[in-house]
Amino acid sequence: MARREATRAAILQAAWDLAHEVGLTGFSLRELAGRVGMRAPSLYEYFDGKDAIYDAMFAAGSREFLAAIRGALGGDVTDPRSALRAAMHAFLDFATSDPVRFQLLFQRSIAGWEPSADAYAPAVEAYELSRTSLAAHGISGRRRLDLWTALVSGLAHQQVANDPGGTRWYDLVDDAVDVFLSHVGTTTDPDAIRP
Amino acid sequence: MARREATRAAILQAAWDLAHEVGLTGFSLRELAGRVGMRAPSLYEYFDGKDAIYDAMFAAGSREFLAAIRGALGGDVTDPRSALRAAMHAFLDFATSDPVRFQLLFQRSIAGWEPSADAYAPAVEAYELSRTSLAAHGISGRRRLDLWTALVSGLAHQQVANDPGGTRWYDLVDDAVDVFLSHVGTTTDPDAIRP
DNA sequence: CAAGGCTACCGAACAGCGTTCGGAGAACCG
DNA sequence: CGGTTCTCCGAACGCTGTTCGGTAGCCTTG
Repeated sequence: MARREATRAAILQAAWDLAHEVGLTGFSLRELAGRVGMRAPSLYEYFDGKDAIYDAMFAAGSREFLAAIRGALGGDVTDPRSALRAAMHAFLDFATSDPVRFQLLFQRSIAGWEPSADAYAPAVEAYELSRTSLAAHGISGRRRLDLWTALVSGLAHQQVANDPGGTRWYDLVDDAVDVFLSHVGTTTDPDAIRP
Repeated sequence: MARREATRAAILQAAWDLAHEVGLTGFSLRELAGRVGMRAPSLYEYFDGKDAIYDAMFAAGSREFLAAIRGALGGDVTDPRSALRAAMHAFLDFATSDPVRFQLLFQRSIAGWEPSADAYAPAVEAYELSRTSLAAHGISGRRRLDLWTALVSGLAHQQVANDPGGTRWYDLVDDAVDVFLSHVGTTTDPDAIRP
């Protein structure tokens, strides 16, 4: 029923709160249960275990990521430079606005755990969305896309890891897009970086 | 004495072996002790605890990283393009040749743990070395350096995470250097990306 | 050689972890 | 009302990192 779903949501919210306070792997199920007025074993009525809770958190973050990318690419910008800037800004905004969520989604930081295919699906869709959007602006080919993902994830990773709360790498986004665009250019050769 | 230092080294080697087999956080002290013919409490004669073992592993990896960077930058190449390619190749070689070590050094993947200043020092020295080397080739200024580190770490991160054992991002190194160099150029303005 | 100190090692135990099991009580449905 | 289902929990299991107390053996010193 709705009752059950509401309890699941409450548990997930408490898990996010705890993750922000003490880190993704820093809280125990007894602690989490306490936040929602339960004992640890009762959580197993709603999730198969701690990994399943991480999976549900990942699924939620993954959907939020897809929404963020969708929002950034949804505008009717015709010029490639603006589109790429919007995409990169969206990614870094997403990363910096919740570093814990970024850590869960993009760094393999929970030992021995990996997300289920279902939880991962929205992230895959976001990647496909970016791919088609770049292609629409004349940027295609695996090598170009790989260089793009490396640049975006590199900026985000450095920002989150080495200047949390700041804008040191965030401020490089526009320049990074210029660097990328001017040299990569637009071509139909799928295996080239330079036109 | 030497006896004590040899046992410490044996424990560290066993720790690396286990980390490669079951992951950085996937082994217990009882398991580790068994590898060197001891019980868990005896390890405390040589290390203050599991965190101290991670710290010693980090220190070793950090020294290896400094050696790798030193080796790449030590040659007497005069042309900036070759120097940057050598540096980036060295970083990706270092990352892919031992992903577990890369994970320990460059991803905050052990919950609630961070390296001591002593263990970190060689990595700082490696960064400084890169900085002066780039400056010697006319590339200076924080923004340019930050873009460089983002590019290097982005390629390495993507390679290790999404194509372990392959060369998908590794093969982009030469192009990435070209992309970086052609647009960043060489200037003395410390706050510009483009000359 | 003998005595004492120091090093290396370990058994037992502690608190905490994720997880399982069996049962108690409440809620729902015929 | 009777019976089923759902929700919750106490107790316990095996595991973890870590601490403590004690016991051998080695090394140095008188």
